Amino acid sequence: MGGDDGGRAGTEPLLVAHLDLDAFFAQVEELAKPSIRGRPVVVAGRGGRGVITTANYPARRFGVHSAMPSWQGRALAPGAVWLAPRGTAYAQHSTAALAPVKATFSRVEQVAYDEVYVDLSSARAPEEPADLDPDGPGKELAVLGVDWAGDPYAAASALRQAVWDATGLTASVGVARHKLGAKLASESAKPAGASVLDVAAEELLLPTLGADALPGIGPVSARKLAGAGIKTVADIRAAGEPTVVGLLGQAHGTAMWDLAHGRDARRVEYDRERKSVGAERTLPADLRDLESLRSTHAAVFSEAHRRLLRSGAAARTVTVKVKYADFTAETRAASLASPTDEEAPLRAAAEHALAATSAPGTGVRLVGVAFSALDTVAQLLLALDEAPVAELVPAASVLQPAATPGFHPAYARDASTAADPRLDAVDDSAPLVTEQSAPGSDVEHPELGRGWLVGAGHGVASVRFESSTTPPARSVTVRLAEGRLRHCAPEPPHPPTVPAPWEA
DNA sequence: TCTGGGGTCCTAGTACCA
DNA sequence: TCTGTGGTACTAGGACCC
Repeated sequence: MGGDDGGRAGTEPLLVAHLDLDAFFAQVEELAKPSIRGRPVVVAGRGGRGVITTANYPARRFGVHSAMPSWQGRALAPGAVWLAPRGTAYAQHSTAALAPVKATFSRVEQVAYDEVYVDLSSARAPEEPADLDPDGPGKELAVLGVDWAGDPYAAASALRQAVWDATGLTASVGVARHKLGAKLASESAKPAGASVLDVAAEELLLPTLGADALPGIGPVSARKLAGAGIKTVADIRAAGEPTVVGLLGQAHGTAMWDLAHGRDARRVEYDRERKSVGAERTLPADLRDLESLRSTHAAVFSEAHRRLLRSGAAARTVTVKVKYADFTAETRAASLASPTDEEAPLRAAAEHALAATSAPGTGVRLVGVAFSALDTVAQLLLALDEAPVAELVPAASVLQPAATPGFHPAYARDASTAADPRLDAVDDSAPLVTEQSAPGSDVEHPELGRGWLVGAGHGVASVRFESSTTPPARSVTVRLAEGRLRHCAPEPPHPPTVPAPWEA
């Protein structure tokens, strides 16, 4: 395999790149907060039932990793900096980091806020720039100034450099003949590396990997395979296709058999449409009475419906999910005769579906509402003759842009969906900081300037007044009763002032 | 102290219809 | 009228991904 030092041979065209922003949320936090740079940083949901979203590399050395329950992570790394997620900041940095990539290539599949696949055969001509925000950071990078066509390593390096130049974020980029290879290459390059995996290197690497390195082998499939003594990709090959299919089922088994042999027919899907939208909430304590259940359900429905309107879609099916104290889950769906984005019929369907569950039963820990069988409002309007738009749909559903295909929904919170200023401090009314405000929040003081909240309690807030371009600051104590410390919008991304790690 | 949230895809069972 | 069959739509559950 080729690392930073080369590896460019191969017999098949190496035309798929995988770009992954390293420990993305934590990196954004370290950019914005000079005093925490280099320290173990963990971004995690709040409350006793939260899990870790991202841990930076120093934190990972303590054994902390994403998806781990927060309480467990705190036990492993008590000295780490613990921050609540700032969805708006991540959305802005993702957009800025990927703008030059999308400006340079027309076929870019966004898998998550921090991850894209790029079809390198889709480079735009210089006279055919992407339709970008004219003030966007990618404008001057409409075509990366690199002759990459015969050199996949040059392409990987140029993508990595473009992300850095736009935001100061490091990404790892891998190039191979298909998605599986590209992903393996970028993983091997982490952090901040560029790598090419040609066919020969791929054939050497694949058999040595654990079976769960294949996309599609999660904990359950891995257990099934391990039960038959299959632990590595080499074991899968040795077991034979009938055995793998017998363990994993026809479709899944065949797909994993092919991947284990380096056959990956998945395309870079740059034009996927969203198929569902919803919201769910894990409760701080289990609900046992019907009244609380109904009010929680109503609130979750409202959040899901807001997202439906923002997506510009109409839905025909409403699914209610209830997870019980013992972690079993029930889903119930109700469908309407035709898609709509109107609240009343959708809410009635959701209430009907809720009533069909066994909740509250022994106690409910999670309530979710999702809309599916989506249709865009624009298509809906065409079907509804020539009735005036204003009579049919709320203004918001017309004015909001459609959701980005492939955008990772977990991170898709922005100012307009931030019901809780403790999570996203971008509200126009600039709410005051309280003892409930989340650590890591962006705050502003009329004399002391912009900073971030270290913590709040006992009537005071501890704040570091620093930003991405200032030196590290000591924490300052501010009395909350003064009413002068307010939440504010996150600092927008901007080009770095220091050279990239690979340039130093 | 107890395991998130927002999605996609697949499978199996069932209902309905021609 | 009853039964069987195949296709389609819908529902519920589960695995997986980031």
